[in-house]
Amino acid sequence: MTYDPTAFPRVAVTVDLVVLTLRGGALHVLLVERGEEPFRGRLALPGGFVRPDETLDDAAARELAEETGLRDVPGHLEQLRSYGDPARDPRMRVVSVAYLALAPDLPEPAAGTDAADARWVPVARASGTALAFDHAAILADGVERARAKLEYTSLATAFCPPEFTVADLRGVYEAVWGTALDPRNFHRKVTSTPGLLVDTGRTRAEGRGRPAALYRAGDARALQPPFTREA
Amino acid sequence: MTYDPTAFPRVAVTVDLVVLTLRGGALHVLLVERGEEPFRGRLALPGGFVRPDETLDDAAARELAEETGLRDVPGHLEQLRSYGDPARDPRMRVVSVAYLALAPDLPEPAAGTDAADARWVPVARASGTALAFDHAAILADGVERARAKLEYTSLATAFCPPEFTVADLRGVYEAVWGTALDPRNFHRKVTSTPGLLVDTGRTRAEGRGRPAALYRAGDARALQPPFTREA
DNA sequence: AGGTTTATCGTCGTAATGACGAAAAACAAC
DNA sequence: GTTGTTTTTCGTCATTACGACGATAAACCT
Repeated sequence: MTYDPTAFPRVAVTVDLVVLTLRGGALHVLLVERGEEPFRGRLALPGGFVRPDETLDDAAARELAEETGLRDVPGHLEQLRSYGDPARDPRMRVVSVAYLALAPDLPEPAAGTDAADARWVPVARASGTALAFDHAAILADGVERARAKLEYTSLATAFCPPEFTVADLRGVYEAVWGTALDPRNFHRKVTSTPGLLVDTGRTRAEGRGRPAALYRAGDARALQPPFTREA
Repeated sequence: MTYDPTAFPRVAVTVDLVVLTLRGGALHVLLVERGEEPFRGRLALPGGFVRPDETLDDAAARELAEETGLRDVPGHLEQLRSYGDPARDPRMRVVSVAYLALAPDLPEPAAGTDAADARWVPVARASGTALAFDHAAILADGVERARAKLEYTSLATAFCPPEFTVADLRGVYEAVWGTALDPRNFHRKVTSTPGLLVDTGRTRAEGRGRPAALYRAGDARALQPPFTREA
């Protein structure tokens, strides 16, 4: 424990982002195509170096804004975990602090911006693809974190626009978990959880069927008791 | 995303350990007294620099062995989260990857070893003390992680010796959560969870009262359904 | 007007829980 | 030894939450 930090070998620290969203009922992740070696042409998680005077959270938020091309990205951002295998980057020792972001359906990153090389890829396809570095493992950890957190938190609302229906929320669970849920039991569960949903009083007609009530996300952050994803 | 890692400002990466154990029915944390500036004389979490050729997990395991003075530390070790505020270490930019360790009652670190300055401190007392750096926040996060994980995993067995009684296990929950649990309902819950406990067939007399059956930890890692800590 | 689709409300049996009674198996005291 | 005390372990009971469905409501389509 007797050490001088300035005398020790230093490493580069990056943030990598697992940005998840729902597009057309399927879970998607934001990936970029690498333009240089190593892993040129391979898909990778967006990310970048932590600047000298910013916190890890700030670095993650900055990268998220840069890669999506949006100034303020709605949804949720939290630290996932860190990855520091000495061989994970062939150039040098790089420790990456991964973040998990959940966002409502965002527009395709516009060409001509910093995010021009970023695109949404279905998680089902990305998981079968060889990603750069150890990003496949990071992606898997991020998806698993999202799945687990839906069980006991109100995080599913982070995938939804400001106003949404119970069916929208159910679609989040079905897409992230990959299972079908009973609409009646789901409706009972979410509407009976105090503080989870706030009724706006208005309804939305989706085309066919009875119009659904529109809700806003409430204050509740924890689901008590939790959902269970194995029936 | 266009970057050369060797051109970017580098930072030092450390691992810090939140080592929790039960001593005399109370939750304790392993702390060291700092011998140099900054924070000389202040209590701190044990930790140290990540060496060039070891993984983060390896660094944490190495530090754990060094600070406890034990070659193979029983229990559980997992990554907690990373802390990287630019001002958290006044000397330079240091990103710390914190780990959480749960161990059965370990001996007091022996004098004359590398771990001579380490000691067990009750968490209740340590939480009220000013620790070095941002270690108070890391400790709080570690304790909260332990509390949460007792709810839905079999992690409580990591605090127990290889063979233990139901009362021992209940003592873990009561110490970590700080609440009293009904012995009868607790007994029903843990013995009815498949794979959690393996009956050794033997019993242990603790002095007074009926001898308790001795169990070993089973294969089950998840508690389904989970415990709830608010009655 | 009738059929289809989706949202919402109810019902029913089962599993899990909290509160608590009671028996079992040891030791301490007299 | 007998009685009390302590701790473990087994049971009971009411309440709650949940899964599987049936039924109704409110829109659109033809």
